Amino acid sequence: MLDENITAELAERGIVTDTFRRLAPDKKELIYRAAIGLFGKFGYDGLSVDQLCREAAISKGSFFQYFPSKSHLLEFTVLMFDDFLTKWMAELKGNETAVLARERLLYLYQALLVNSKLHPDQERFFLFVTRGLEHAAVRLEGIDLERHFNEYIAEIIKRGEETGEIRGDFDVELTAHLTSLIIEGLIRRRYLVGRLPRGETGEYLISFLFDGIKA
Amino acid sequence: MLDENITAELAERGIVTDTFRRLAPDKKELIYRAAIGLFGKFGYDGLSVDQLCREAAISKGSFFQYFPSKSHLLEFTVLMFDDFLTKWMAELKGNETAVLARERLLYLYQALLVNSKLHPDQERFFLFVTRGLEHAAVRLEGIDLERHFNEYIAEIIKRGEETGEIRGDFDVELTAHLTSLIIEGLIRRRYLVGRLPRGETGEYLISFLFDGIKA
DNA sequence: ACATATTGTGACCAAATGGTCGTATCTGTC
DNA sequence: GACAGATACGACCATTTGGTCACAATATGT
Repeated sequence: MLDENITAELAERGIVTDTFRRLAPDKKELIYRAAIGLFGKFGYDGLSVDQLCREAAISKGSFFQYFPSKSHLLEFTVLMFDDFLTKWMAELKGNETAVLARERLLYLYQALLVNSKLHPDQERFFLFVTRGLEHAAVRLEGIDLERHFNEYIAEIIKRGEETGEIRGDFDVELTAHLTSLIIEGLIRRRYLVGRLPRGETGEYLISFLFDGIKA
Repeated sequence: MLDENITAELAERGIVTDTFRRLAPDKKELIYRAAIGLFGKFGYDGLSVDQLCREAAISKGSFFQYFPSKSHLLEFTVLMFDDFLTKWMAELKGNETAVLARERLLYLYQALLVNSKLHPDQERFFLFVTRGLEHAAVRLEGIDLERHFNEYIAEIIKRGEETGEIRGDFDVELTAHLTSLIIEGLIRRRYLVGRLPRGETGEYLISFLFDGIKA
């Protein structure tokens, strides 16, 4: 999961130090996992560096030899996760066999929510970055984790329009945005309530999206 | 806006002190407004009591004569806002003239997003409570600001089903939930981007919801 | 085996935090 | 205007915070 090339690039950009880059991969992985779990659970201000160090089994002195500051740890974690999402989406696209827009949406839904590769910690971290971070003391510019889903969905909608499956009088971007909102809402619902609505495979949701609620 | 009866009830429940209850209404209002604005902007952990006191023009000593703790201030603010939403929804229902589900949804959309009574600070506070609070150090049990919208929408959907305007094979609760998600997403979008998509009156959204995206 | 460079460590620091408390000021009553 | 009770105040406190630093441990090269 943890790619050495990325660590090198992040060191280049000053988000992590060179010392961190040289660190053993499993140690880096441990820190990354601890950060994902703890940021998601406690938020940015709610997580102290001491707590992170305890969880990742490193000393505070070491921490600041790896990261210039606490906010750099967050940036590191978000960028790593962003990269993970990029690869995941690419993999999904690669494995896609459906052709029709309706089936493609269903496939995506199932891949994201039914057979999801995401660990609960990752889901919670995703929600934290996309929503909770808005009300935290730190700001991360130019990062949009939702774009992975938005772009995928927008592509499906657009192609569906071209092939005549989907009405052409709709605003593609907004439609994709609204669809993403729904999927994100379902992620939250599963993480909060512990289960998907009606526990099924997505037929219902796609029905809602695709056929509308009109009689 | 600020109702004396509520202050009395909150004092009864120990959320604010008796001293606060006796305070001049405009002073209470000032504290409430400062809290709405600052919690929304900085989150729970990001806002210090000192900062709140500065904004509300009271001393720290006074603050702790009004509220048992910082978390009680949050609870006070949320409950006041909750009450505001209750009254607003009741007012909307009272003024409603539309009968058909489609028109009722459009009316609600316009009331919430086009002619909204909500101050930007209130919108941001709403988003903070419904999303950002999940990742803060403090927890508020049993409070669900979204229920106001959910219940209204659920009622529209349900009645629409009964009159045959809306397909009967849908899960009312989930449909209402998804509809709420979209509306909440639009609130966020307006507050972040500063405008509604396509800047129109909601016809497009209702179209999306009501007619579906199928060709 | 030694010298040197790199990495690990936790006591320590200044600043900020939520919360307290003794005192000053106000308000109403006589 | 004197008294008493309530209210306002900000210096103060213990704790926690992000971050530093001097030193210990370990790796590395020869």
